Amino acid sequence: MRGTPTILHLDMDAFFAAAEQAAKPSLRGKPVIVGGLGPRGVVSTASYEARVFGVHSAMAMAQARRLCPNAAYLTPRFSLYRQVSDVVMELLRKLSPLVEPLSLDEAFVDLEAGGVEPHSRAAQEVGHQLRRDIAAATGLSGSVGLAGSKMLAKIASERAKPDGLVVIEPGTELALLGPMTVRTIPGVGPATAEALRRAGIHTIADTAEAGEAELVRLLGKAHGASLFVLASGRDARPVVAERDTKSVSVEDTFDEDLTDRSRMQFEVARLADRCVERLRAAGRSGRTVVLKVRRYDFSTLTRSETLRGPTDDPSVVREAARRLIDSVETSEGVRLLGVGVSGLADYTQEDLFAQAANDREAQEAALLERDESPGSGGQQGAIEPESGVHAPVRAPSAPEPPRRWLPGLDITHTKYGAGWVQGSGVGRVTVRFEQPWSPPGRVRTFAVDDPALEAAEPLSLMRPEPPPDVSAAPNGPPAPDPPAPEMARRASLPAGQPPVADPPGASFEPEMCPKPVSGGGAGSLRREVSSP
DNA sequence: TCTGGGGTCCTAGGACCC
DNA sequence: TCTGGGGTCCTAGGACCC
Repeated sequence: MRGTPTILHLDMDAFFAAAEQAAKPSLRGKPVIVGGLGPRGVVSTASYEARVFGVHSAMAMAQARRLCPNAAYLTPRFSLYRQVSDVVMELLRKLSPLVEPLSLDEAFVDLEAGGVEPHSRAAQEVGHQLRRDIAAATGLSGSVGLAGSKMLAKIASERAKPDGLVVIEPGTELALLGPMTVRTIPGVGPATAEALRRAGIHTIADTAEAGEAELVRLLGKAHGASLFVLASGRDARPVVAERDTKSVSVEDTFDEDLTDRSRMQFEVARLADRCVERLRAAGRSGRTVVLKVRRYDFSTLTRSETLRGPTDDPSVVREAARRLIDSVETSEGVRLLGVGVSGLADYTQEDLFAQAANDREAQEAALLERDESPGSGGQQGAIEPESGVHAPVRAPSAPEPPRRWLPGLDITHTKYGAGWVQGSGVGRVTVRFEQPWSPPGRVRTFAVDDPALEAAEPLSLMRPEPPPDVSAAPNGPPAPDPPAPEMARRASLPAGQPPVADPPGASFEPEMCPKPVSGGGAGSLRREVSSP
């Protein structure tokens, strides 16, 4: 806890949804919901226009569709979000060498370590400039919190949302925190809050008053002690730039529960391969293989096996995962399977058992080939957000699965150029042809197997630099300026902007959404510029 | 309408060793 | 022929975060 508000917390506003609105001009100012689109999907991010209808992160997608049936529902495009995140993090690193990313859209910055004058005024100046720089470089808005500790900076940025900056001046924090619910403190979730509530503890002031001994008794040693420190406003945790990864995992929830053992074994093998792919891409190896199983009733269990040494050999991880799934009772159905590796090592070690495992694997594969070709359900053959068209894992003789066009993903058309999938069904796919820097574009419909249509990578939000015009006469008129402000424009258009006419059947029409939840009007989204 | 996917940290019990 | 602690590793589960 320092005497000047020089710890900065940045939190991008409705990050995934805002990035989609920046990329898709026709969606600006409209409700946009990003998340899993399958029958068991949940909302990752809802734009502020969608939040008015009560939609929020982690909500079941089915419920979101009921609350706001005319929003645009999009599958996440992580490669785009990573691009934008890299730009933002680079701006943060210009402020200080001490930048601690918490996720793609959130980070702490230690301004003092970056040589910013240890005064509130100087810190605020940096914060305001940062928000301008982010808007100019990405077209998106981020909210900034400034305080003397990490916890307070995070609380400040939360209060700054959306599109604001809040300072908590050292000395004012106890009066500010006292009346707030204990849920405000990061790390206090539903279970902790309930345990505290039963003890009559509701506010942060109650928590500090309870004392460390009581909190430890209620919550355990580590949690109780750290909560006491935080509630008393004495958070001294430093901003830490480099934290290395401790585990890598992948998991899939299936559209319908799996009951077939050989199908489960097959899926576990695929997950193991994907997990090792990621492990290798990070240049790591790992010693403990973890299998995760979520059963039909949502109960979750894990089984793990620690190897003699770290490995990045897919056959070794596959074999361990296979042994683990074989040890689990699954007859009533499984909704999720996951494979992870922990106990990571930096180097890749030749594993003595890899070869033997490979040999056994080859024999087993030959046996399996005969009696367990994978079912056709699940995500096989899907066009995945990450990799474009990914190689389907199929028995050699299976027919080519139909292309799946997921709403939100990028395509190119040989004649019409770049666009995105707005929807598909009954053999048709609807595409909107527009780019981040274009005006809202028009919609066209094609057969799903139209050869002119191809999956594509996300376009950058910034218009690419035009190639230098070598033919321009020295005194000729300058080449037209690339509309830089245009592409860096805020994701939301001014209220008066006429929307482009939507063709019949367009998948969103905000005016048609049901009534907003009571008290949730756009006017309730407070924007604060600084603390009292 | 049920409830994603990627992580982190903590607890607790048993094995094993000294 | 009964009773020690402490330390470390492994396993399983749970809370929490975005």
